Amino acid sequence: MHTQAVEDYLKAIYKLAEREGKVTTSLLAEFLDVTPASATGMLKKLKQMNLAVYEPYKGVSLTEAGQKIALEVIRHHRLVELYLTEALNVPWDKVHEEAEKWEHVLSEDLEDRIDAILGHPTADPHGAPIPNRDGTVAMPALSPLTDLKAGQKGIITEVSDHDSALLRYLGEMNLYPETEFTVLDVAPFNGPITIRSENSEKILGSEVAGYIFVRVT
Amino acid sequence: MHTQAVEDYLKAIYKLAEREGKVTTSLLAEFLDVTPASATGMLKKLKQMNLAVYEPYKGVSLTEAGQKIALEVIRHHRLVELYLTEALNVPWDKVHEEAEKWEHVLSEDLEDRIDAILGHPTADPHGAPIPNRDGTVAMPALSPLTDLKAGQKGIITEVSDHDSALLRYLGEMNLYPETEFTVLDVAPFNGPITIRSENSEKILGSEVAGYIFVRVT
DNA sequence: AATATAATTTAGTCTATCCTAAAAATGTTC
DNA sequence: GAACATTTTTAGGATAGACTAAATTATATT
Repeated sequence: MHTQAVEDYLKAIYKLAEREGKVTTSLLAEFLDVTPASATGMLKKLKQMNLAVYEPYKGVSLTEAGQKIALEVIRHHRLVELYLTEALNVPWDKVHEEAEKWEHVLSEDLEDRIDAILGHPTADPHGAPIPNRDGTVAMPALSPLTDLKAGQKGIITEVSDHDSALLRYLGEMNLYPETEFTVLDVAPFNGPITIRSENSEKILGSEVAGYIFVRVT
Repeated sequence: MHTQAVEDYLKAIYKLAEREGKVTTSLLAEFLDVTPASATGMLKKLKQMNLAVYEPYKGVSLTEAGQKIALEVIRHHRLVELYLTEALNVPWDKVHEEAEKWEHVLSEDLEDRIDAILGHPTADPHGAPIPNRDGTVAMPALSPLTDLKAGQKGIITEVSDHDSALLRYLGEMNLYPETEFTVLDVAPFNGPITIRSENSEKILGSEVAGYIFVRVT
């Protein structure tokens, strides 16, 4: 088994690569809240372990082995998040924090039991896809809500889980994944977006809307 | 929060004190599978943190603060064990190992949720008492099965969880906590003990019987 | 091309936890 | 109470992962 730090770095590299393309040392360091020097040290080790491809001053990427581990950890994280909301009624703005710890201690046996009890789910409570055991991930094409025009209809599919206050706010408005909506108005100059869902109108600032990802219908 | 090592040491001291009375450095070291020198180092630190009373060559005991932490960790452990058997169907010979990891990452919030879902249980799957949140523990007076004589009746209350092969063996014979039985025969010279439970006769070697604790009825 | 700025790496520490080997203290036995 | 055995401590290291400060490399600006 690898250390928790190794797992955290691999997960971070995977997520940053997905989101930003190239992963630099300082980006990684900022994401993990460590100094760039610390990140450099770990990158050397990951290279040594054949989990990352790392060329000084050129950024990092994962090897196949590294990606496999990253996806396993992410699978654990998202399964736990879903389990906590479904089975233990933990509010969705708190599950991320708990899962952050549990992902490292979940055995394969328990992973399978949880997966089965949940009926082999494909997305966590925030709509993020749960990787399969074999290391594949379904990545639906999503648009940020800010890309839609007045009159378009869609389904909220995924929301960012980076800030629990944001999740509480969305929860109060009942804007969970799989909610259908129609865009009524988009104010100019990055102004608020008005949508109708479940027969009530909701006005969202552009920052919040940027954290909501939807499938257009 | 304390490190995992600190929690493990406190738990070990608590258990050894309960079982053996006095806790020496080497007893502790053997129990935790570290060298006596390592144990000495940690004991100094625990003393520094006011979690243990430690006098070189005189053994250790816990302070009130230390005992509180030990009991919290044990509470976590036993709640998790029970939860894993009840909610996730993990066989009882495997829950100890899992709980060993989970006890350190369980938040108070989740502890409460699990406790509530289980209906505020008082014993784990092996019959060991679950400490209350306030740091009290109900300690019923138990006898090892080896103390009973032919003709006596009792209820299996707790079994040792130190060896998972033993637990599997007992499970195969359906000898779980709360099982009623009658002693039919006790062979002399630490010979096997024959009991009747659930209308079938079972013969237990004295070693196994010594790991089974009962209330006489 | 020269210089300034930003990003990255190196070098040297620090903390936590464990280890081994040897020395010192204590306990036990005749 | 001397000799031996056991227990504990000391001393010196190892590893993992973080840090700071200084040096190096890459990029941008003129």
